[in-house]
Amino acid sequence: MAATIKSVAEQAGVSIKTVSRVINNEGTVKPDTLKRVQDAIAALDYKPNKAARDLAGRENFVLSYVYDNPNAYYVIDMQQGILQECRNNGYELLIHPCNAASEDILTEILTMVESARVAGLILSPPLSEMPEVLRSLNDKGICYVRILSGATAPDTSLPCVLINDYEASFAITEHLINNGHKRIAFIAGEREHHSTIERQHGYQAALKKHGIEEDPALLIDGTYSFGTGVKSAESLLSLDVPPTAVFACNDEIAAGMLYGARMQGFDVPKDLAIAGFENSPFSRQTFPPLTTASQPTCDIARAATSSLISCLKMRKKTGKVTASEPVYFVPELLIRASSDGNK
Amino acid sequence: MAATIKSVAEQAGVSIKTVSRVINNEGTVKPDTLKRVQDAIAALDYKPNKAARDLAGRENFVLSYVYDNPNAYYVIDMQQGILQECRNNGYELLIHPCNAASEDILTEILTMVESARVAGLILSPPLSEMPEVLRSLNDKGICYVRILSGATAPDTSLPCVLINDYEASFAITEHLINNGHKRIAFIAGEREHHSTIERQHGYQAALKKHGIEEDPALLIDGTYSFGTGVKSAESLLSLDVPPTAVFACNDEIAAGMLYGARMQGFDVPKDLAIAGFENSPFSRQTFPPLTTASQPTCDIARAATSSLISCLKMRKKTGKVTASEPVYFVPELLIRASSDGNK
DNA sequence: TTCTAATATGACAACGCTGTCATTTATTGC
DNA sequence: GCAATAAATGACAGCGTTGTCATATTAGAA
Repeated sequence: MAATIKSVAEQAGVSIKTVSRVINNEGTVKPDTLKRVQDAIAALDYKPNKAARDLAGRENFVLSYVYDNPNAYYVIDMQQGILQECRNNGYELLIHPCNAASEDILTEILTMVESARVAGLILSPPLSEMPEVLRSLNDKGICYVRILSGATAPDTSLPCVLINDYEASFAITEHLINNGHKRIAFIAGEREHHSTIERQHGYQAALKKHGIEEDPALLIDGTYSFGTGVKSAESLLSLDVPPTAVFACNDEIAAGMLYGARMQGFDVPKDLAIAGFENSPFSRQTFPPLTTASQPTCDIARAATSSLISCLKMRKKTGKVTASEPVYFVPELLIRASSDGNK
Repeated sequence: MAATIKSVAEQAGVSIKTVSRVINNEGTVKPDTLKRVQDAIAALDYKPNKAARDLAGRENFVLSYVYDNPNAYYVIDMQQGILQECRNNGYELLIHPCNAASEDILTEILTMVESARVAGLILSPPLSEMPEVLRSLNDKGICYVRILSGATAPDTSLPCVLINDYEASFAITEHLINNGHKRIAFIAGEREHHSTIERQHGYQAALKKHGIEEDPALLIDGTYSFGTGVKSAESLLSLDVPPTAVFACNDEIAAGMLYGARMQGFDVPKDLAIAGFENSPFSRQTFPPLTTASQPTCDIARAATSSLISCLKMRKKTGKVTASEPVYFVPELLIRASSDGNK
């Protein structure tokens, strides 16, 4: 028979309410009593019953990770990071993959939040960048943390994790320039992802800094997919003056580019240097391995979850959602053989 | 204000217990009453409160997917399939990645099940093949469904989904033989995974059928990893009489093999044919794309979840865990350019 | 010391459902 | 048509917490 709050109360010689205060860290318990209760909890190996807490309290100890991301590695890393923080704080995780382009995405999310009485949401792009989603969550008073591409937070009223794609892209582009490249193509992902814009700006800024003029022919629109890479290879490599280097918005595109280049008999990196973004596991496994920028996805997820939980605690205590410091990450340049024959 | 069982009862002019009977499908409600209640539920858009059900009932409407699998694509597909069934049946999903080799994996799982009062577990290899895990779940009376490699169920007392790796491997090997290969290497994954054994048996049976003698030098032990593929390429291709074809236990190994072969200047498929297993997304994205066997992971997950849920319902009704029919899947051969120059 | 204000603790009713058991209503057999 | 039985429904107590409000204790000021 599992221990309940009642048995702990008896063991410690206090009322159940005091035990409740201890487990909820309300801080209004005398050190002496606190210790007795903590000892009792330890002695009985007591774990609060989540269903009862959820029922009695206003909201459940459940967070939800809502995402629309085809990148399995990214999602798995996110989940892992979120789970670590959840376990540390007695929360459960509800995963909710969805289709951001769907018409009733809003209803879907709200229904999920209400029916599971989710305490807070973790949003990664592109959902974290959809104004109508954010607005309607605000209206309903639902707490969330967003993971965003950018250097500064759009607002600080809610927790937020920022990935500085601009700087990392600048570094990648500069690396290519330093290796002697002047004709560097850029293959963009979906423009709905803010990261695409940021990465492109970083690319353009690096060109500018080194006095290289942009050639519109070297700027390709696409999606974050292998297919885009393959297609771009066809168009770019058949130009009169093809690029000598390509910076793809992510590793999938870069892998496709590599595939396409190989199909057309180009040698990478001798005839063409390629760089990707994200440090997906397969970026190490292509031939040659891809130069890329590493995002510590798991750490990002933990940081996001942790600030969401702090925010929830604050709100419970003060009744208000207080501004919290955004967390910043800058992806790190990883030079591999696809852009550097010596590697 | 969300509707509760009470408001539904009022609206329908019955007691809350009768509403409870309806939502739980207890089947002892007159058709006429049933309809009134259903109408009331629809009219009020009533959704049962999970926390309350969980607290009042014996176990929670929560399933847990416990896994130790480094393959992100596999995990994501599994999650998706499980989630679909969960949503259809009012269950939630708790994901629980873990380390099967860890010493206290058993305690970890049992703690999780108890603290979240999980109703049932979904187990994929290698956890589904660990006798001590299964035994201790049986002892505790915890319901689970296992996804297994094999042609027949080890027992039918609990739900089970079977993947016929043997037959699929037989087909792959036969395909290589039909393409004129006689020296076909086999690279094994971890022997803890039953799938490894099954795949090897399929390989051996095909050789035997076609009167090809096995060469122990062509049988390599390894892990389900890219690294194993790379290493195997080194050892296999430096043999006095190297193989002309390789059947790798999964796509990761096959991709590594491909990488290694390329490093040593071998052309695939001209000098060496390669086949993998699993139809991972990247098996289409290597150059050349990999011949493989496709497992409908998402469907497998749905079938598993669905039979677990039936089993749980049965148990609730009859108090007994009744035998349920195993579900069978045979992975399908996908011929691509890595084993066939014409593709 | 005495009174007031702050701090610490407790009693008890919710929360929304399910299980148990009593009660009402329908069905069967004679 | 009547008891005996089966089927349908209801009343009510829990499930293990938290929130509210009352009470007891302590500290600080006069």
